[in-house]
Amino acid sequence: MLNERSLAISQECGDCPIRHKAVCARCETDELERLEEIKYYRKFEAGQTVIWSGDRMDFVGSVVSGIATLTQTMEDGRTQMVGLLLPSDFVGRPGRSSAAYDVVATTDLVMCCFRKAPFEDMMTRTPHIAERLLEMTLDELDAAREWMLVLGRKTAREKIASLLSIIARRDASLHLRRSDGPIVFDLPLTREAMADYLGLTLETVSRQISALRKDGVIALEGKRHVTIPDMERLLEEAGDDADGGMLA
Amino acid sequence: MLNERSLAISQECGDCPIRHKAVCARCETDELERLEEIKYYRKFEAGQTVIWSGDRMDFVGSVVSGIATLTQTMEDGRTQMVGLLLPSDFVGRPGRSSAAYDVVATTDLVMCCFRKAPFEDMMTRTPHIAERLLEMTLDELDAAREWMLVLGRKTAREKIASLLSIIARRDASLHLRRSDGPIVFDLPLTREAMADYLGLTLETVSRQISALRKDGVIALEGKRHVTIPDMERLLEEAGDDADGGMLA
DNA sequence: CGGGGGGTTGATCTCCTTCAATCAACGTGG
DNA sequence: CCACGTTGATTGAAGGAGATCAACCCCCCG
Repeated sequence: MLNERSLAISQECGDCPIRHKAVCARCETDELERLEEIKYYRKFEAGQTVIWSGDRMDFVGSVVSGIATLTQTMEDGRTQMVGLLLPSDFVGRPGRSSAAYDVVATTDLVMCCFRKAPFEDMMTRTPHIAERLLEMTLDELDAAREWMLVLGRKTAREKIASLLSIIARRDASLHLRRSDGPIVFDLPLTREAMADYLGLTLETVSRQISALRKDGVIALEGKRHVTIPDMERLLEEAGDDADGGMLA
Repeated sequence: MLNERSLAISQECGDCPIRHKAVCARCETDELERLEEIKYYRKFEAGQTVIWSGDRMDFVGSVVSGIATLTQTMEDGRTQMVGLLLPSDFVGRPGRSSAAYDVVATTDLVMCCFRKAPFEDMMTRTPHIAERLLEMTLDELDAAREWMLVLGRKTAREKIASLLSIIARRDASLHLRRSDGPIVFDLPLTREAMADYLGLTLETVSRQISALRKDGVIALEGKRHVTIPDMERLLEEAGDDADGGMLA
């Protein structure tokens, strides 16, 4: 296991980049002060495992920066990614003592953690936290269900296009770009991780990405840097409504 | 659209079969009284659509009896079931005005409904409801993620075995049977509905069920009546941990 | 220079889909 | 009562999308 550097950083909640999107989004300043007392930061390096499925989990927390994956593994080694954790996403389940999934940092990762007991205690006394957590959980449930359609019914090409459009969309919302004009981003996942997300093999992922490139749906510089000249076109390839999908 | 008989039944919450599992599970008697004032029952016949994706949704509610499905459909007609609604399950999302999925009654169905505005209002003033809803939503999220593994990584045979074991397990918990001895139940879904749940074609479902029957993993009387002589065996076929799975 | 991680591409195989015929159960109207 | 259509299900034959096995490339790093 690699070296984990705790407490390498510390931050005022007021300056926090995920202040308005995480579980704490609705908290008033006094509530934030109490959270500030029990929070602590943890850093993980790319590739490091945050927690193993089945392990005792005595904390919950939010992704502050970086990307992590939630995966499930069968005894014979087949793995399926069941969630992609981006900044502001919440890790852990109040009321459960052991982790249900493997959590792995795919990039360098910073998390804002709370020990479980104090957090649960605070949740019962702070409706703003519970409200926000419910909202976030409902969003995740919607995302999981959208992904079930991808996994169950889409072709390999459509799966790739779906993944690219999800990444493109969240990237656009992060950088506040205009919606016309080409979209450019770096893939945060290896081909293998994409395969685990999409229920494919990495070879098929590679082939379909090449095919989309040949067909001009995307352009690549290097392996990871993607340009989407026409988002409409990509959405068509994904089999989605051209107008941008179901979650308005 | 078929005739929907509203108000055909009315019931005291105290006698309600889902009293201890639904959103209202944690409510005190006084809270229950207030819920009782705003609730109303709706009945649907087997095959009837409860709500269409995209439609305005001015109520939320719980399944009291019967079974409904949550499905997503692509423009070309491919459909994926994203949830199976059993008694006590919750339908609708507070804070959202239109339905995200098609909800269809697969058997005769009774729902306990609340108009959305009064319910949301009550939710903010009754932590017991919000707490329970969060817990139920987290459970659904776990179920959705478990299903992502099934859809993404399991073979057709494993998918069928997984579906059968899920139905068997919930049936066992409903009838409070001992866990040894054979398990017997009726399939609540057609072959086509199973296919939509599993991301398969109905022909493949039929073939794999026949194969499991030939191999003695299950026994069939008619098309729907299933006997599981050895649950351990079925779980092995599903590719699950023999000890009964991940959600302890 | 060797080695390893990440990625691409090719050849072959196989599991599942697709298309199609058939069947059993059921209801309906002549 | 029987012919007929319908709905749900089973089974067969053929084809294809993606998996599998394998070779090879590129780039970085020790």
